[in-house]
Amino acid sequence: MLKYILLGFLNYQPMTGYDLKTRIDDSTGHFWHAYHSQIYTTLRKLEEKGWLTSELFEDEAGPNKREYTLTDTGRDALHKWLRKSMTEANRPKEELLVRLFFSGQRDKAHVLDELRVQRALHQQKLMVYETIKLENHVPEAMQDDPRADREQFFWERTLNFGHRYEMMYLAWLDETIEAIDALP
Amino acid sequence: MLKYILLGFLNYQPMTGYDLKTRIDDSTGHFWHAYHSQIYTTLRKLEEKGWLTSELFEDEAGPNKREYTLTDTGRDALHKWLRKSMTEANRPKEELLVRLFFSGQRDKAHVLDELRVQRALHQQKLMVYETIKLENHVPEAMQDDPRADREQFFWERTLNFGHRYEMMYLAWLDETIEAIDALP
DNA sequence: TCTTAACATGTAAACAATGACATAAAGGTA
DNA sequence: TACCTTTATGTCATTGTTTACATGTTAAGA
Repeated sequence: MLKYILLGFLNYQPMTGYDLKTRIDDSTGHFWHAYHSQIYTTLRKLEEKGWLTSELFEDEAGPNKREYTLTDTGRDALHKWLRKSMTEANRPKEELLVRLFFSGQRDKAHVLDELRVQRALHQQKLMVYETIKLENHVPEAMQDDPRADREQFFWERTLNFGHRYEMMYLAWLDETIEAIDALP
Repeated sequence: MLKYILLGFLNYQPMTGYDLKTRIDDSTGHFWHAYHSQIYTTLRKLEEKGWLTSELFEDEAGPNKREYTLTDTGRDALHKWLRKSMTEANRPKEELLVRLFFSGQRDKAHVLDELRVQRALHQQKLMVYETIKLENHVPEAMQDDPRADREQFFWERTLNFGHRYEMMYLAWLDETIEAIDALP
């Protein structure tokens, strides 16, 4: 999956691993997280495959940078991936639910503590979504492009999902905390 | 993660890989999926670790079965895992959102088709949750145990999450489909 | 001046998950 | 009888992800 995220961003403009890392962190990272270690190694693999080329800039001042550029083959791969639709629903992986499922013998207070920590974390995430909601996302290189509106639209749709998800999560946590509290 | 699911189930009673597969499929599988290949290999690894023991039954009729039993070490590992709470929020992985994020240049009709397929799939999942909502989950071996109520309670809480998740997903899909439809 | 944060790039080992291949018996049905 | 589904168990190669280790610079603030 990460490889298509990288191709997707490099389709806008050439970038370094670090650029990609920061962009991912505050956009797609909300629904597909990646560590820098995975980003750098995946970029190398994509270069080997011929989907990217890279150029090393030995910067006058500051650390070196390796900039990656999408090749035609890489662009094809991206478009091919986008063309074939998903035909299955996502398989969610919710660790907290696994833990809760096996919490029958756990101490009630302990489970409540855990859920309250989760509540705070999700509250935080919700606030993040509400903050970035107002910001413009489209990369500078595209600002003037007439397609920028559509980019912005899809970005906002993913944000909206995140917002709904966190709202749902919080409502569920509140109901669950209350119900456990009421348990004998 | 899967290893704790296996330990969790084997904490109820000894079971074979196939038993675990079917149980997972209609309970924890809703929020943590696993293929049988992973289940069998993980069981072997857990046995090597000393968390499980296994016994092969060369059945009179029908295929052989290998039944796994939780050891004390295994039970300790399970309890230890349950004792230390999660201190981070889950990192969701939503492939559809990644695809949507990079859909700025895709054909509008094509994106709509994909979302409508997803709508049908999530509608189906919602119905699954509504169907199993009514069923009793607690394994027979525990029916008479006074703790069965609590088991049932936590199971229902996870179902409730699934239900809310699918409701949220559908509402978001509907809003998104409508908005894309209205796009120039 | 010292420390910390941000910038910048990587490697390596371990672990987790997927997808394909492989086998075989039982029971139902067309 | 032939075929299909369910039961039942596994291997293997590959891919994907996480965690820890490793290094070095620049700019800002205490």
